[in-house]
Amino acid sequence: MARSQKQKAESRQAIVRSAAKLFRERGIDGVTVAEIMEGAGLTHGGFPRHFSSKDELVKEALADVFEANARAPLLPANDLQTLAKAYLSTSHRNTPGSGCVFAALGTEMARSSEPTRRMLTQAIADQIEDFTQKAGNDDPEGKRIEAIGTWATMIGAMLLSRIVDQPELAEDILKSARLHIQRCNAGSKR
Amino acid sequence: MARSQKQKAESRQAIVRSAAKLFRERGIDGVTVAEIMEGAGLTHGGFPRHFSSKDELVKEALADVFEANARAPLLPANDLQTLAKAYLSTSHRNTPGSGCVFAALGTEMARSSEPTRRMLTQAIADQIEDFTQKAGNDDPEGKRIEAIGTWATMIGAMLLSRIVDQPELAEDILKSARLHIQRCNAGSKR
DNA sequence: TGTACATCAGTGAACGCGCGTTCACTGATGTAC
DNA sequence: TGTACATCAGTGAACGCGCGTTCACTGATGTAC
Repeated sequence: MARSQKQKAESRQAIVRSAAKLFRERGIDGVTVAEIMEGAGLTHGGFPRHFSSKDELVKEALADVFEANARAPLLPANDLQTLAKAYLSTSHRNTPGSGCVFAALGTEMARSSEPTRRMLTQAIADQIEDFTQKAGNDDPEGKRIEAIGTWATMIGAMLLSRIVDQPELAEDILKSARLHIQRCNAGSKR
Repeated sequence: MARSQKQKAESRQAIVRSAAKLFRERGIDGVTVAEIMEGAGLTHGGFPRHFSSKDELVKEALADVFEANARAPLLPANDLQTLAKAYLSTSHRNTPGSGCVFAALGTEMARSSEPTRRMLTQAIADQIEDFTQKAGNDDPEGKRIEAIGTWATMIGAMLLSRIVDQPELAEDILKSARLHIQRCNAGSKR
């Protein structure tokens, strides 16, 4: 049952993708290695041929989400306003498995292993850079503040919205955050 | 070794407090019942005299944080601006165990049991109400949007800041969020 | 006030399940000759 | 082009540790008489 090198690479990719989806849906501790492997169409025994530990997979899975998003952005938009609006949608709220990793795993990330946090720090720095370029503000410093502030609002609102059990309130939170971001931006531009 | 009813109530309170602190520091799955009991000065065997399961304790511990905060607010302030500034501090970033539960456990909360989420939904609704009253905006709808938007920014920024490994970037995120909130509010008022 | 007794908070040992990890085995891959 | 053989991806069983939970036991509490 051995496979070619190409097939091994495909298996690895499938494991990483399965993990990234399941982690976001159920949390890192809420998913077993066996479930991840099953999601990749394999059995759990093959796991150590690809990763030395579950912790290593966590890092690889999160890193893959950033890489995939860099290649083909989930929310393609040139300005932060449009992007924030798309992010703060009901469909995003309902599909954490393919959505923002920070809104899905943020508080667990803050307690992750040292190598994982180092990778995440770089990803956050890169994301801030990207958002800064997409900000509507005029001066460079204002752009960065707008980027960070808007991003934080997006993540925080999605997080709260997902905790909430009542659809109406969940919806209200997303809507209010959208309006808030819109007003902030209108105010910060002259 | 039996104790009086008063002592039992004190034990229960100690367990709840220990749990609330440890959960925020290390995550719900990152803390064992034995550790919580030890933190309360007891051994793990006494646990079922107070709670039927760890899950029940999770709910009670989180609820206690809200109750305690309602009695004696951690960040006493009458306006949202002052409150946000105090929230987005380095000391808060460094002491999750006594800080905001949403920034510490938010993504885990979104996957918690049904009774816990119902309780959290009410707590979120109450918090929005409170913040709405403290908002600086003029019209009622504007107040609510400001309350939700600002709160989301606070939580999101604290979350990102805690993931980040580099003190400078972590600090920059908090500072930028403070400035962002300040600017948003200045712009949204007449 | 005193005495007998039921209650039950708390202890520490034990249970048992789940999950990450390990391992002997298989058979296709692909290299060496 | 064929053939022999080492490699190793993947399988499925097993291991072993950790943790939530259970339980027999203890002795102080506090009630009943």
